[in-house]
Amino acid sequence: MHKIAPNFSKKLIAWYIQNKRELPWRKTKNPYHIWLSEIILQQTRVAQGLPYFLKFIEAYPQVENLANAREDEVLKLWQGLGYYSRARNLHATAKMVCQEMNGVFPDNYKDLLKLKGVGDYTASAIASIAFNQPEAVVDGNVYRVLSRFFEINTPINTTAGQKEFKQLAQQLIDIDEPGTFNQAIMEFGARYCVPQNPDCNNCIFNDSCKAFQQKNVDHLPVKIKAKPIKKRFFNYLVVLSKNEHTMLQQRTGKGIWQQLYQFPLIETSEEVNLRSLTKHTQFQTFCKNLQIDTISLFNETPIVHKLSHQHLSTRFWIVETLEENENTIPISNVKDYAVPVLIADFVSEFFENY
DNA sequence: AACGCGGGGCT
DNA sequence: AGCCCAGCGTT
Repeated sequence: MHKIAPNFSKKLIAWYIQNKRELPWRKTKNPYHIWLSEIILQQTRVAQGLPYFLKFIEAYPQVENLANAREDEVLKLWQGLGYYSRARNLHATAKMVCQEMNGVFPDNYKDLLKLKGVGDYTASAIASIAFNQPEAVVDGNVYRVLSRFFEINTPINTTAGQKEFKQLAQQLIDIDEPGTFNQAIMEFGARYCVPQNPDCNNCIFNDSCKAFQQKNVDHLPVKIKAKPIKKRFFNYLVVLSKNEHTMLQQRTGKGIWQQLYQFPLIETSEEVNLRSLTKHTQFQTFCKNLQIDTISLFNETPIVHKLSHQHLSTRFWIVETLEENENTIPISNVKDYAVPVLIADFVSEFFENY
């Protein structure tokens, strides 16, 4: 299908040896550490994930320590990293490995793929890096490097694209050092063959990169357009009851921030003032058992919290009550709960003295 | 096959 | 404002 440049893999690995970053998970073959790093790095830059990797290794030196932790504690440690299903699957897999596999990780692609939170990419990464298996990884970097070098216009976010690139990567992999090859192609994509304004004139492949020769680098890889971003309107009720207590609720069910905590939320279809807020059924239900003293608006200008797929226009309403209420916690304990960054930012500003 | 899921950095 | 990031699970 594609004509393989004979020296592609060797050149890539040579570049990697010279240019790779020293990262903690590159100094070990411990499958637990490799697995942890790969879960953290899913859709996450090294710079953002690195401190979390260090925190987790310190808190849970062995997979048994992670398996024995409470889920709330794991989520708290994951706070701020996003895609929180990763943390729940991480915890579930640690338990499974300890309870059903005697604490030993699977050592091959097929069995690794059975673990929760481990898909094609991660199974290939662990198999190749920790166990030297010739399983090619295809992540965002690999799509970019290969689509450019071979000038492949197949959209990468289609089944056909995934299949084509996986097959090509599998043909290119250096079977003598598959883990090194996989890390090399990803590192090259992350550090040199970058999405915008790559330095093609000085690239080691500028004599063989088809997209460079055709002046088509800026149009690759091809990706099908994403859906437009949805706008939502959040009104958080920050209860202040006697003795410096407040109220948190855990998010359940589908949607964003599963299992994380937040203040009681009234979602509206548009921005609302106090009058319309108090007319909402949800609001009235919530206030039924509360003796409310005053309600004041913390931020007139909504805080717009941006997620990949939705923008949350948010206002915080301060609700002071006249008594001690049920289901409240000391404000000084709020810091122990896993909360979305949107809530964490508000808490650190509003409750800074607690 | 399409969709939902975070937060941050860079242009 | 838009794009991307060592993707995965669900529908």
